[in-house]
Amino acid sequence: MLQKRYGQIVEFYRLNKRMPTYKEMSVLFNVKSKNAVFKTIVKLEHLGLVKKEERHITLKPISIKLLGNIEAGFPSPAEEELLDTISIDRLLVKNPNTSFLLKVSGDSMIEAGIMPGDFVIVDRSIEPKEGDIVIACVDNNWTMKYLSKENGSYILIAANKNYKPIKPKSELTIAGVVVGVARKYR
Amino acid sequence: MLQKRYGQIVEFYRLNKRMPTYKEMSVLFNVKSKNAVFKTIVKLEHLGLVKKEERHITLKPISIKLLGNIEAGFPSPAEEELLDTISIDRLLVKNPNTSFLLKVSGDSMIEAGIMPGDFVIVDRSIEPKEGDIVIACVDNNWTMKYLSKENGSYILIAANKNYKPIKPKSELTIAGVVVGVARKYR
DNA sequence: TATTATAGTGAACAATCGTTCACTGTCAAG
DNA sequence: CTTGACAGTGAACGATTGTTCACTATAATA
Repeated sequence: MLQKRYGQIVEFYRLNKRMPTYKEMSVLFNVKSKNAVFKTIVKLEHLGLVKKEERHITLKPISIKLLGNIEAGFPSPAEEELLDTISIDRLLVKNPNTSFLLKVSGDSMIEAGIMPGDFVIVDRSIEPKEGDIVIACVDNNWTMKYLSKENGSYILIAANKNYKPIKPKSELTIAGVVVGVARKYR
Repeated sequence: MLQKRYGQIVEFYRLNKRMPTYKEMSVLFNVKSKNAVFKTIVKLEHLGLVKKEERHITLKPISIKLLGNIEAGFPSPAEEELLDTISIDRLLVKNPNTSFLLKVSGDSMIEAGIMPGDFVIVDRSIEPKEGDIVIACVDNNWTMKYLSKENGSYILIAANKNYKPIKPKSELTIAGVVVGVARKYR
């Protein structure tokens, strides 16, 4: 019963991105008294599932048992990152208005870990610097490459030995800078 | 100024897993009146960064537009309006309650396009199959490897020529299946 | 049977919440 | 200079919040 109610709270939190009030919980739990909710919360607090400070209730981050036991070979910094990351969107996208998603089809950046089928997040509001991965148009062809410099002028370099560096003949249009990669398995 | 305050709110939310009250925001913003906060929130609401319903303030989720392939180039501003916006969270995370984020530190999966510093989304509710990338514990060491089979028993294979396949001596514990990868540049 | 712990009801409480009001100072446009 | 928009102050408002109290119903225990 307690587990079920905890699940209902978590679900509400994921849906609304905030904790339900006692009144809302009384609807969720199907009880008529706020005091019944109050006692439930006290129990959840004793179980360590919920934290209360100054009348503000928050969900305690579920400590992944996996992380506690980690020995050499696998990351420990993951713990804090895991707890603090509220959404992958916010992690990867800094400027939602000037960013968009693009699907990768070629293998020109494969040695940089960008595979065909991946999605790249492109931001066109930030200024391209040397070393950035950019979406550029050379001679009427759109490509994704590393931006580099040679003799003072920009060139595009693939992360794949089979591709040669591109020296733009006429002009080089840069549509945006790749700020993130997202890949989905299965 | 508005952007800065929005950032402060997001930061508070990330830290406390709840929205700050107006009083708390007045401390964050370094203003003395709750009304100044109120007006700020109204502005953020008009910008679409924040949502208010029944006196409950929440952060609006980030979503960005999804374009096609890179080679296809870019749509005109008119066409751009027709594109649908998606959330990377929903794209990568199918089961939010059984998934978690892990930060990669090793280079054992580098040929699969998973680099050190990347984040992997791990789902522990789905059944591992041959060919999946899994988080596994062999002989008290946690690793991320391809799951494969040899002579009817499971083995772990790295995506890096420098690592040899692992044949678990005792038992093989699989914590979850990698269902996605997220990488952040800059 | 008597007892005790448990979960829920319903009413009340002070504290805090978000909101509104009238007002002040500042800075740029007319 | 005058005007008007804008951001902030400080005080007040009712509504809602989490909490507490006394009490009831149920079930398990001795």
